[in-house]
Amino acid sequence: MREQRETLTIGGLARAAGVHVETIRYYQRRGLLTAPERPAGGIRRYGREEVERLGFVKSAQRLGFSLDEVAELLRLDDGLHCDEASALAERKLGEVREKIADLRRIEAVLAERVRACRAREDGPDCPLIASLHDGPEGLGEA
Amino acid sequence: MREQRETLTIGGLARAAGVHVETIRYYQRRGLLTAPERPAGGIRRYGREEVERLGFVKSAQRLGFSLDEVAELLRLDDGLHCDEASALAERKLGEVREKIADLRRIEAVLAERVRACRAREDGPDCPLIASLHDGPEGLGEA
DNA sequence: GTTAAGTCCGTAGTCGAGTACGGAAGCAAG
DNA sequence: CTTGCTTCCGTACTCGACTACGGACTTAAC
Repeated sequence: MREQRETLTIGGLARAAGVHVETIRYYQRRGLLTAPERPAGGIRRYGREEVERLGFVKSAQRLGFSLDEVAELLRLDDGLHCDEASALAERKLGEVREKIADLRRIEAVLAERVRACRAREDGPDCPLIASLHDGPEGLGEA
Repeated sequence: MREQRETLTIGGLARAAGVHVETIRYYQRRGLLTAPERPAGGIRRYGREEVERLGFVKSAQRLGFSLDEVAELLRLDDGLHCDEASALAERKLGEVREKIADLRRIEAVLAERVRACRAREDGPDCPLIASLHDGPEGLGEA
């Protein structure tokens, strides 16, 4: 199954995949990557397969999946579980949209405060600081 | 300077401000809140001032400021530092907008993948999983 | 007076995703 | 054969904002 070209040491694999050696070891401990057999007292060798797997992990991470979720996606990677995989993606999409909504509310309040600070003509109070003293006005969590 | 009505124990202060007792102690350790004198072997009492200060901290936190930044805002709370305070808010606004932009890129990619998964008519590959195998296509960090 | 609840204080643990450290052993070049 | 870079392995530390725990002590209620 494995290719002949298991040429990379862990350092080479790290360079090829653009991660740190310690990250690879960490993924092995987390079960995201299996460590190949170690030839009696020697050094492990890695190949194309591992480089690709690290690429998969990084791609999924960029989309906001946690390492536990990445592990789940890897488990579902057999062509038979598209429904489950895409359900996971839909959940994630929902979370991302919620975060965006939260940040937009924050953005609006912050932008308004900054505008008020710029507009103030040497009044005694700083509008930003004053608004922080005045309680949860503006960011309704409901 | 302090009002007479220092009636609250730390538990009462926690209830009044809507935080946990341990959070108050933590803020005291961090210097966000000063612990009042302890009457020889007795119990500290808190008043309106501390309730308000906790409100300030929570308001600032809701706007995305870290506790270090909240400490800075509290330091600037003397009416004389509106420029510095609003500069901090402007930096934060920039960060918030960057996060929104990142999340929107993620949202777009995720939405497209989910759509592809829904549209697939029992093809062999799951479009989501396949896209994760195919590298950083879509989310250009440049 | 006893019991329950609350306070004080210091230290340690949580979560996520790594990063760092230290010693032993392997491996290539000079 | 030594020097110097890796690898291997386990453990511990990082960051931010708490949360939990344990023991001594105080205060409130009955």
